[in-house]
Amino acid sequence: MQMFFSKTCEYAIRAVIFIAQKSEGGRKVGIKEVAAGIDSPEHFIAKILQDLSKRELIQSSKGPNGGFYVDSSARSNTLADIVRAIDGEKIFKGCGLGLKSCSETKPCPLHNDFKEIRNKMQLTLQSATIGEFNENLNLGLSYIKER
Amino acid sequence: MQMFFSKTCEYAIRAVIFIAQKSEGGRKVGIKEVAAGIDSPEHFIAKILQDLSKRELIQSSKGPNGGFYVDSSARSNTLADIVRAIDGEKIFKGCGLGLKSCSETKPCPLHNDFKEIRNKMQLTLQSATIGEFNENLNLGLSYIKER
DNA sequence: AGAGTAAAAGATATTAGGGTCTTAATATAT
DNA sequence: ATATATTAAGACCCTAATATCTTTTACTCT
Repeated sequence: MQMFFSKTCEYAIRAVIFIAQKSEGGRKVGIKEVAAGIDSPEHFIAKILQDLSKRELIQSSKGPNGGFYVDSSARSNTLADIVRAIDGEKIFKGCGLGLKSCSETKPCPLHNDFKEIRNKMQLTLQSATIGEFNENLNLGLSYIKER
Repeated sequence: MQMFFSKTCEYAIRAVIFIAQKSEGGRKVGIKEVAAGIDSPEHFIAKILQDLSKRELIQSSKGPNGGFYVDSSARSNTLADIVRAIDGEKIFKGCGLGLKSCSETKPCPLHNDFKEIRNKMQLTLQSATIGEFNENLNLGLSYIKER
């Protein structure tokens, strides 16, 4: 059920971080490896990667020795870019109580509290670039896999 | 699509606040009035109110002059109680990247940032009691209706 | 006691998200 | 050029969330 991001978006974030890490040395990563590396259904992540590659958040090449990778310019994308691509602006913009007309001049009862939360969220996602996660992963200080 | 709470939970929060406000003087509020007052589908909110009343977050009585109301003890429930009743603990507990094994000792790359966000969320919901919203609503300083 | 009113309960539809599978397209190596 | 590896694309299915409708139960007033 409910969480900050959709399941699709969760997988997308994990996958991009994973691919960025693995492709750092120039090699490419296959779908099977991604699925295994982040514990996701293979066909489902394939779908998501297609989408991410169309939006140029990751790169891909077909054929033997093909696979997915993250080039150096894409490494400077932030997590916010991924979330925006998959889940849209809602997490940054929408009213916590689902009111379309909620605004500064016509706030819902939680408007101000949620503004803070959203700002913190935005700051977090905006300031974390894809490239930055590699080191902690390599050092085993953080994880993107269940087991 | 994605937001902090499920649609059901959004309606639930708005409805409880609405009923608390309207029933402050002791009168009871019918389903139709609730639906109109918070812009929700009538039959859907009926379902949700049933549930809330079973969980004693609101009270109800049948028959003529019946309806829903919030008694004084229920007024001291917090928004967190409503969210917990409808959406469960996920918003307070779950990992932002959907990892079941995410923890202090095996954190996902966003673990610490999300901990802050969740804490702020919990604090917000925990410290706001149902009864507290009436005044701002009455003064027209906040709104729970679209139009 | 009976009529009428209102919520409770439950059965049924609709939609969107999540997930799977199959076929097509493309690049590479030989 | 052909075979093969690999992603791209799209059709399809399942489940849970969302929403609606109908029937039952309970209460109140006369």
